[in-house]
Amino acid sequence: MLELAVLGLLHESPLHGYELRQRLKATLGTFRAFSYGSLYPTLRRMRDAGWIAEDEGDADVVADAPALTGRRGKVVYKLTADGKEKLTELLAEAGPSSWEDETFGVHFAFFAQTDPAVRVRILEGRRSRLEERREGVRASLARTRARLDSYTLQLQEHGLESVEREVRWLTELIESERSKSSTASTASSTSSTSSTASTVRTARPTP
Amino acid sequence: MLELAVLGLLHESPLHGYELRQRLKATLGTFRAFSYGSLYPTLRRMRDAGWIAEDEGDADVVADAPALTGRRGKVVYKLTADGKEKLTELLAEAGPSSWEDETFGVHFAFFAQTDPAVRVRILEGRRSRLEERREGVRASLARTRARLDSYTLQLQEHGLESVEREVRWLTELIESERSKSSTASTASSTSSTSSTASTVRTARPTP
DNA sequence: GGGCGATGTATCGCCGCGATACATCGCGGC
DNA sequence: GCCGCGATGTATCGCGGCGATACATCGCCC
Repeated sequence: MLELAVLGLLHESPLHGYELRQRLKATLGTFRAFSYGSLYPTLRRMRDAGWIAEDEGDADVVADAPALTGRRGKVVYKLTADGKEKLTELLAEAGPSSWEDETFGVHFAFFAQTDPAVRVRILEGRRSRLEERREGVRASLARTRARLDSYTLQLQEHGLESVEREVRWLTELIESERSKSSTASTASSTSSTSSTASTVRTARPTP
Repeated sequence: MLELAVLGLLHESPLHGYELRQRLKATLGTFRAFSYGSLYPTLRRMRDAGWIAEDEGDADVVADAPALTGRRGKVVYKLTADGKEKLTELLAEAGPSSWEDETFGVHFAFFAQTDPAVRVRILEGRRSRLEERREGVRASLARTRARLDSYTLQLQEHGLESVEREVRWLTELIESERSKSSTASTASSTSSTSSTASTVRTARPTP
């Protein structure tokens, strides 16, 4: 979700649209692009929702050329109190949405601001989702292998290896997380965190 | 594009929506899902365009329960002559669209029906696109490495490795393609891995 | 004989994308 | 001395895919 990314970025410093997009590319890397066609409408939506506010910092520029038709000045956005709240809420979401393909990368990019227990749960959720997919592909492949032409087969196997690689990566990350929080290691099988005020809806939302 | 996938699948045998989706999953594997929310509207669109036709094969079922409100029978689709034409057209497309993330996998899945020369061009185009991306990420990473927290860094590096792995895979495929068509092939062996800039741009369809 | 999961068709609203348009600014070339 | 061009900057539009949802039938097992 773009909203989380914008919130996370603005939490560090106020930014305008263009800069926001550069940061987005730099932060998310290969995973998502987020074109302007998504950014600006989202910014508008978030402003209307009250999560961010426009910071008119360049009054001089406006005064500089007031008569120009539709002069569009640089618009700087910053987090509001509501936005900060929304950020913590989104950051704490460890549900199915946070371990989907499109969303996981964004969540992970802001792990530095995320509660350690939530981090582990997101990582584990993501991993088990990928493991499901892996098993599905393996089963399907075992069933239909003989009927597939060599290209389709190669595609499948390459995909399967990608998923396996991803699972390995996740496993490393989880172990690294665990060893970092080596203090008594509370059994995280049940919902335990309940970190901040906003209930956080930790456990599964009953799928 | 879903259209290509549907065309390619129907070229083998007539199918109805549900079955089509199963095949889609089996053929594309990890790469794309294509939900019903895409499938059915696309089927409609393609039928209206005249590429596919509905084949009412189950008249007995209709007779079986004709009075039921809005009885929805199984609708079998098959390729029309126009559809076959469109398929060959799409299969031959080796332009930028065919080496984009979302499209490449679909094209590749139907390589068995694709002209060998087109296969190589798609593979090379895909590779140079990924090489561009790789260089972009490397540059950005070199520039900002110090400012990134460990999670963002890990995300970037993992993404970078994924791209590198993908490039390696493509290179193997290209070599395999070349060796398959070992009949005095034109020596276009240059501009492979090192490629400072893409320069491929071969036979742009002038968009 | 009844429930449940697979089969089957269809729609809706949301979200992101690529293309496109338009405007300003700073820099280097000639 | 000025011109062009690429970077900076904001914004919109239509399209295509997704997840959720609804509704209906079929086959099988308990």
